Amino acid sequence: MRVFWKHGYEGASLPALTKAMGINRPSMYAAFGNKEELFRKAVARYVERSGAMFRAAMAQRTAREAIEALLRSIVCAACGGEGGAGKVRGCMLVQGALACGQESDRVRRELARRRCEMEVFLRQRLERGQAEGDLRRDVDAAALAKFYATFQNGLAVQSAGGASAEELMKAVEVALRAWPE
Amino acid sequence: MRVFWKHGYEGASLPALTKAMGINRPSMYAAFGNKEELFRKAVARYVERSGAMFRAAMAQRTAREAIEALLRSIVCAACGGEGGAGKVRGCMLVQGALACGQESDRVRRELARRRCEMEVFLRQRLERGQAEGDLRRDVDAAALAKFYATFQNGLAVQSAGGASAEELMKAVEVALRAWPE
DNA sequence: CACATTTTGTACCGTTTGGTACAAGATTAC
DNA sequence: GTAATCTTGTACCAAACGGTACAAAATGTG
Repeated sequence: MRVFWKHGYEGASLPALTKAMGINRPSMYAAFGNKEELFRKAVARYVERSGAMFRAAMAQRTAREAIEALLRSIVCAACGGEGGAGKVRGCMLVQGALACGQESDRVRRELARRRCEMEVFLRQRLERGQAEGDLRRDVDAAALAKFYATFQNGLAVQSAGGASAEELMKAVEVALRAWPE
Repeated sequence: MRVFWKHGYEGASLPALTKAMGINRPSMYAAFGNKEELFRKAVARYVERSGAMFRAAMAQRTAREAIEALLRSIVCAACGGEGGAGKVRGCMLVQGALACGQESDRVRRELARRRCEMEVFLRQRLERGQAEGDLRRDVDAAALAKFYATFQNGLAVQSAGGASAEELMKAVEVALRAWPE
């Protein structure tokens, strides 16, 4: 997962993957079928793990607090923290296969679908906020979700490019000023 | 340029590149040296062209109008418009080489540098706004620039993933609400 | 027209890619 | 303890990768 995360689907070579897994090639093929299937498994694990952080953020009392918690924990996870050797910057769903050769197009679309899925969860949390009265009902929840999802994607690009947690945290504070009311 | 833009540095194969250029491999090597050099030339042309749009936006009267014009034209260019066959979605500086094999690391860093450069231009425009009095002097221009640069990167990811111009335009309107005062 | 120069096309180079065949080694069952 | 099963390691496959040597063709120059 970490190798795919760091180098993307195409940039991760079989030797690098098998070395990181501590097994050799035939074992990997016996266990996963092929590289694409292995990648899907890695993505599933990534989503599962970051999903824990995501749900923790969404569990905040208000929609606004949920968004704030989400953005802050993303910055923390994507480019801050203790930063050991195994730490990978950025978001796997973004840098896994943004642009690639046409033979990897299925993977690219799959990642786009999962990003879209995340945005749906975001919108649903906003709508819940509207239902619970902590977010005005006349705001366009879809537009607001699209905005924060877009900003979130931008954070992934920024941290992949080496931005520091401090400066991104300031950008998050600006982003929170776009909150209605 | 379009082939690199669409498939990224590693995803663009020599046959695809030479076919698009209408020349064969030895001619390409005679003219550009190697693939990396060709990519740098393509990036330079891309920056030059989109730089025209960028400067046009920055020439608006106030800093706020400049940012608004920039974001709107980015949405227009990245995923809207007439959309012919040759139209490529997203931003080359983002999807050119976000994550890749370590043999392309120089290219990746080069793109990160150019994205950073764009952010610097943005910040300078904001500071000019402060000097000219259309942006409050107590706002953190660096943080504001980082925010809009991040959002801009997010737009690239969104449009690469297939988002429509309409929904992104709504997200832009939300982003503009983060403007101080 | 003949010569020198440059551009083009074909064929190749070594390397690396994702993916397998197959036999040796370890493990389990009886 | 022996036989059957499963896992592992080595070696290999065809294809595609980026990059080049070299000769044919086209061009320019006297």
